[in-house]
Amino acid sequence: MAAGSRPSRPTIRDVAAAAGVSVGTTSRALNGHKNVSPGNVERVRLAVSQLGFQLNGHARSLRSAHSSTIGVLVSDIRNPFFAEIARAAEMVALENGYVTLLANADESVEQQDTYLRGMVSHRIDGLLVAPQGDGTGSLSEIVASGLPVVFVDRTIDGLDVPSVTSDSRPGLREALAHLRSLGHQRIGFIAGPQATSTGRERLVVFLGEAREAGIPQPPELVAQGDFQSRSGEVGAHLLMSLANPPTALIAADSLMGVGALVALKARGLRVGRDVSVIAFDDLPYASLFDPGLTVIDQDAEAMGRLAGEGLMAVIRGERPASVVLPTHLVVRGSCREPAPVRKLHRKTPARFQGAPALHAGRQDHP
Amino acid sequence: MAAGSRPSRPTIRDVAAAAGVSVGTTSRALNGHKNVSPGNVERVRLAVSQLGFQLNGHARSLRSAHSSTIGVLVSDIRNPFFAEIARAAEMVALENGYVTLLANADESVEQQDTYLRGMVSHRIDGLLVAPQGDGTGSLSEIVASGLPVVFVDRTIDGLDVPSVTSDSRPGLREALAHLRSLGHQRIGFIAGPQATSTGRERLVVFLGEAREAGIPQPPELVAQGDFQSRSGEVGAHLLMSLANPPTALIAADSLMGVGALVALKARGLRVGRDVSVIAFDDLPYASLFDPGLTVIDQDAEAMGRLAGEGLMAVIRGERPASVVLPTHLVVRGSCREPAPVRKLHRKTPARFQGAPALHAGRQDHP
DNA sequence: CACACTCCTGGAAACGTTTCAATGAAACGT
DNA sequence: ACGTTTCATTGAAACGTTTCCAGGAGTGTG
Repeated sequence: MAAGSRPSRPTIRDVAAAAGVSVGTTSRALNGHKNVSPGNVERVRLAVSQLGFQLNGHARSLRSAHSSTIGVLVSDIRNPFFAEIARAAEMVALENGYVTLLANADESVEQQDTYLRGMVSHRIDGLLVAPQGDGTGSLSEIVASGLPVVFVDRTIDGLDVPSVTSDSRPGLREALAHLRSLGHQRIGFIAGPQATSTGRERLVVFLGEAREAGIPQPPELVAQGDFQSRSGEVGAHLLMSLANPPTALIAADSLMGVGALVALKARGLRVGRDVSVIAFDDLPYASLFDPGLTVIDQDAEAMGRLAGEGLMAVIRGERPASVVLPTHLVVRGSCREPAPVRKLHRKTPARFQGAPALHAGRQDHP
Repeated sequence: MAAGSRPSRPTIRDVAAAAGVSVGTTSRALNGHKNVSPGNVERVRLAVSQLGFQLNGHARSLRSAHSSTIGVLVSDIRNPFFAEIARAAEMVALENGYVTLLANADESVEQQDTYLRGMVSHRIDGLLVAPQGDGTGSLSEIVASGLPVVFVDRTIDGLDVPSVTSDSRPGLREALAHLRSLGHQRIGFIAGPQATSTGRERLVVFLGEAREAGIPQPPELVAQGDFQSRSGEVGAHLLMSLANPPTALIAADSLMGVGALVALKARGLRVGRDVSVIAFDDLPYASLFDPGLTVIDQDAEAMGRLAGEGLMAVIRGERPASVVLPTHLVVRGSCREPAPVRKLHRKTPARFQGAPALHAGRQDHP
């Protein structure tokens, strides 16, 4: 009903008038600057609350060239791993007086660039990003421009930026030892997009550790995914359709892991008994699956917090060292001895027959 | 290494000079205004890309009084339901040329107010919020100030704001019919915080529908939760410790539902066989639980999208009607006939003995 | 050929803050 | 009592846009 006829918000000039001081003094009082008498700071405070004055952040940022805002750009806000990172980083920012502009690239380089442009236009004071793509887009321009940037979870080759990442090696080593001790010799790997540093690193480390553990890894045992659930489903179907299917599956993130579980269920395969499964990233409910999902855990909260603190340091002009956090295996029930030799073959559902070959990089799921 | 000596970004004046036109014309060209010759618009475009010019959003917003930014404030970004809403709303905003300032209140009124203040100071053009608390905080001031606001998922009594919510009645009615047809007569309800509209609504509707279905609901069968996982765990323990425990549990959101599953597992109770369980909100992995979790589904994507479109409409000056979406039951395996009478009693784990009474409102989980 | 249009353009005044240089007042040490 | 420092204050100049206003160059009409 009430048509919002805005009575034009009070400005700092109104406050100054009401407090009986100059705008300069008002500004200094507002910002807790030194060199302002206690009497005046009180008068200003009073006038502010009387008028309901709200500082105009744009005017402030325009003049002072900083915005008390940071940008946090994650690849996929629906991925609990990134949600936790974003939340932790946001908390740190808030404690340091920064508001967070949180955006979601949806694993798309285009959308990443759209938001990046928006954030630059908002003159953010710093950027925390789980980057995508190579160093060709807006991102490298931003880094080159000198804006404080910190990478989290992922990095981009050639961009010299502090980062907080995790090392998949200890977790994968434990995982392989675990599987080998159970007797597995054919392990399928559902890889992340090779366009991301984590996707590459996990695959390379997996292959290296497998070789070292004496587990042969023919190329057909690697399926390419894109870190989204659906590709894990497709990948698991592909792997289990092999003439000689793997007895265990490792997925490079939890979303693809969940997708693999869906595929296995659809094929009538029992996790743990017929096929063992391990996924990266713990989920709050991983223990509730049937059976509990064994995972390679990363401490997302710590990653977000450290990355946030790192960004604060960069903004202060320091040059924090990059941090690499360890991963470790959390054993639940999804890995057991391989089933004795018997016919595991089932028909692959029609919709996965001749599924388009999965290439590294972004996938479109209609 | 390279100390970021910023060569002071080019301004619109530099662009104007490079293009050989006035700043006024440059501005018009930049904003796709009419009344600017094709030749000049091309010259400006060229100069922009040559200089790597980036518009200063603060200057623009300061002058034009709008920021092309909306705020989206959700209660808990780690809740997949809100993550999906946020993402859908963000997409709509992006399509309409708005960037989203996404913030996370963590179910805390204080934090909500902190972000609200930050957003106002950023002069957002509109606000999409899943509100908390009563109408006393910054929120009512913001609504009163005439800023376009749309509520999503939740509402606040006394604030006349367009909203997109869901109606729990159809889902709950189906759920109760389902449970009753299986023979359940004692149904425990893990309620959401009574300080939220959804928490209240679901409890009231549940009690009403239960009465109508002829299922007695003594007060001890309602446990108070706070929409976070841990409270669902506590609530389930409380309910199952009753002298005459319920044979089925309904949780008012998925996080508490997951908590309840954890509690039941800890007590050695098998979901479906010993206790039936239904939770609000579908999860991507609800079908992977043991057994698949029967849920009352809300279409989060639609809620986010409709709310985003509603906000765009309000910004355009329209007065969109509030939308109420239906809920419906998705039957999986977590509900079966009540177990024949036998000793279900197990020891409650020590840490839940004398758990502090749960009151409506916010809970602190150390 | 004068007239009224339309279309494009440049100049300048905002927008609301921070900060700089200047000024007067007060406190200090000798 | 006098210079010298410190401190609190003010007025005005930025910050980089958008937008208003007035005017010039074309076009069609009587």
